[in-house]
Amino acid sequence: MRITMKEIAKEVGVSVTTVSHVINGTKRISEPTYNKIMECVKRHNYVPNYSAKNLRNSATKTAGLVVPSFPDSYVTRYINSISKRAKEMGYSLLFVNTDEDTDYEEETLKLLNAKMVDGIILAPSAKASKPLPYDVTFLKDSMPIVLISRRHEAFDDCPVVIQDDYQAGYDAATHLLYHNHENMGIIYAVEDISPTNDRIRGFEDALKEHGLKLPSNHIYQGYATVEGGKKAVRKLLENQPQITAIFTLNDSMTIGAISALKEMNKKVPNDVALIGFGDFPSAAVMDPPITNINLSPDILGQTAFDLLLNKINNPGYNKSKSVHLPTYLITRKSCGC
Amino acid sequence: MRITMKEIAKEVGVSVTTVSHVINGTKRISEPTYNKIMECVKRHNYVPNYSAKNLRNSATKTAGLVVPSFPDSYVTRYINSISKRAKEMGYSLLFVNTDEDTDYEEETLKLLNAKMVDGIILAPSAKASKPLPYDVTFLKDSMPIVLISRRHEAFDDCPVVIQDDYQAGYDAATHLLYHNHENMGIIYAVEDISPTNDRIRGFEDALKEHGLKLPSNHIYQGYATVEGGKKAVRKLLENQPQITAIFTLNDSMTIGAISALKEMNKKVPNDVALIGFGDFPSAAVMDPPITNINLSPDILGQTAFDLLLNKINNPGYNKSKSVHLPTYLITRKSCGC
DNA sequence: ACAGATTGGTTAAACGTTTTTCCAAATTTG
DNA sequence: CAAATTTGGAAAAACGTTTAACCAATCTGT
Repeated sequence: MRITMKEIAKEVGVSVTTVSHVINGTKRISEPTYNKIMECVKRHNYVPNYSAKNLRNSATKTAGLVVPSFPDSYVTRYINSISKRAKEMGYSLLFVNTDEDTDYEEETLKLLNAKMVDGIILAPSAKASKPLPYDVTFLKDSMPIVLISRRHEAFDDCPVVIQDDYQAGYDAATHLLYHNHENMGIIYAVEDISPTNDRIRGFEDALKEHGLKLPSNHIYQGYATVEGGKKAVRKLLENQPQITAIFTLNDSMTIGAISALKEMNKKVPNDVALIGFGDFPSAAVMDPPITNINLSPDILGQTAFDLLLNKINNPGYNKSKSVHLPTYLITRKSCGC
Repeated sequence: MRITMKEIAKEVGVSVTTVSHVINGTKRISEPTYNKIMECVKRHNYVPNYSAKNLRNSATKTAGLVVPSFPDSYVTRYINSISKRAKEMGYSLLFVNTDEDTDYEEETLKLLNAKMVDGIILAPSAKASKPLPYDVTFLKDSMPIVLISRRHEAFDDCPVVIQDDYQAGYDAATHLLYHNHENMGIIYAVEDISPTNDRIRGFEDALKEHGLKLPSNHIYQGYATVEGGKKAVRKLLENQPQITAIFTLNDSMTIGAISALKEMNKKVPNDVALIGFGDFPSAAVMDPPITNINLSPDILGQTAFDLLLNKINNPGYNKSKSVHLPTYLITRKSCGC
C-alpha cells in the first residue's frame, strides 16, 4: 500500500490540511513544520493519488485524442496492436513519447506511478551499458512493468517481450556471407541500446565464425531519418571504399541509403548490397526492392499487453515469463538474390 | 453539472446502494425498482464518474505506454506535436485509434466523457455528407471538443484546426494545368470525409476555370497502403489510358503509384505526372523525387491543443476560433518541373 | 495598551463511487 | 405454526484529496 497524506500527517503530528498545503504550496507554513513534513514525504517516497485529486478537483489534466487511423511502421504498428488489445480487455491507454530523453522518462514514470495507471509498458531510453540515470526501485515493487522491444539490466526482473536482435544480426551477416561479401558495414541510429548492441553482436559473431572481423570504423551512426541515412552511407563509403555490403538498422535510414548509393552511382546490389531492418511498407516497391529483416510488431504489441495484464493480476509474475519473438529474413533484390 | 447516483436515488426514491447495484448488476434487484432506476438513468444520460470509481476501486483500467521515439509521418507528427504541447501544459494524453469505425468512435467518446478527460481532440470518422450515426448532443455541452484535420457538420459549433484542403486541391490542379495537362485523375483512400471531398472540389474548380471537367471515373478509390496505391493506379490507367497526370491524396498510395507506373513502363513525369499529398519523409529521395502538397502537422497539432486548452478554460469558445492552416506546393521532378 | 491584522494551523465537509453490514418482510421448511 | 432461510433494500464507512470556515496566538500601529 502506498503512503497517504493521512499517514504523513499522523507521523509528523500535524493535520492533513497542513500536509496538503506544504505539498501544494497553497498556504504559508512555518519553516520547521514545512521541513518536518517534507522530510517525511521524501523518506516515504510519497506520491499523491491522482484518482482522489481528480475526484476532488473534478478535473483530470488529461485530454483525449481520438484519431480514425494510424500510419504503418514498426513502432506505430506495435502501438496500434497494444491499443487494440487494451480495448478488448477494457483498458485505456495513456501514451507518452519520451523522445529518447531519460529525464523526461523519469518524470513520466513518476506521473504514471501516481496511480493514474495500473501498469506500464516501457521501451526504455537509457543506454544499455550504463546504469539507469534515475532511481527506479521505488517503482518496481509497486508498479507492474513490462519491457517492449528494448532490454535494460535495471529492469532485469521485469518480463520483456522483444524481437531476437542477436539472431537478426547473425542472419543478416550470414546471408551477406552467402553472397560472398567480406567487407561489410553497419549503419545504425540509436547508440548503446539493446537492439543496436545485440544486432551488431550477432553480426560480428557470424563473421567471426568465418574468420572475418568487423572493424569498428565499419560501424557508423547517423540520425534516424532519410537524410541521416544518406549522410551516414556517404561518410561510411568515403572512408571505407572497400565496403561492398551494408546492413542498415533503421528503416528511414535504409531509404536514405538507397538514395545515397544512387547519387554516388553505386549499383545496388552489384556495387554495394543492402539489407535493412523492419519491413517497412515501401521496402518491396523501392528500386531495387529491399531485402529486410522482418519482425512482427503486431504480435509484439499484443504479447506485451497480455504479459502486462497477467502481471497486474498476478504480482508474482517475473522475468521468467519473457517472450522472444523470432525475426525473419525476407530476401528481395537489394542483397543480390 | 453531470448527474450523479445520489440524484438518481433521490429522484427514484431509493438508496444510492440500490442504484449502484442496478447499474453494475452486482445484486438482484426487483423488476419494478430496476425499471424505475434504469428509466431515470437513460432519461438523464447518466454516466459514472471514473475518478470516483478509480478512487474507490484503487484501479484505473488504464495502462501506461512509454516509447522513446516515434516515426515520421503526417498523423504521427501531429500526434507527437499534441503530445509535446500537452506535456508542456501539464496534461496527459489518452490516445485512441478508432480505425475509421464509427461504432468504436461512439464508445470511445462515451468513455472519455465519463470524466476521465477534460477535453477531446477528435478527427471524426463519420462520412461528411451524412449525419453522424450516433447521438452526440449529450456530449457537446458538457465536454470541450476540438476537431483536427477533418470537419463534420455534426460538430459545426466546435472549433476546428484544419489544413486548407480546398486550396490544396486547387493548387495541385493549377500546377498540373501549368504543365499543360488536360486529362487528370485522382487517387484517394477514405471516401466522403472532408479532406477528400474538399481536395477534389478544389481540384475540380481549378479545372472548371479553364473550361475543363474532371469525369467521375477519373476519381478512383483504393486502400491507404502502398499495395492499394499500386492497384488503384493500375486500374485507373487501364480504364482511362488518356490520363497524363495523377493527384494522389495519401502518401502510402503515392509510393504505390510510383511503383505501379514503373511496372507499367510509364515514365514519370513524361508519360504520367504525379503530385502527392503530405510531404512524407521519402518523397524527396524517391525516383523521381515527388512533387507534394505539404502541410504542417506540427503546427496543426500544437494549435489543436492550444485551442482545446482555451476551450477547457473558457466554455464560451466556439467555432469562430477555428484555424485554417495553409498548404504549400513543393515542386520536385514528378510533376514535370 | 488596545483594536485590528496577520500567522500558523485545525476541523470538517465534500467529491461520487463501491461494498460490508444490517434489517424487515416474505417465503420456505419440518 | 414456529423456525429457518431468502429476498429486496438501506445505512454507513471508506477511498485520498482539497478547501472553506474557523480560531488561538502573535504582531502591528497609534
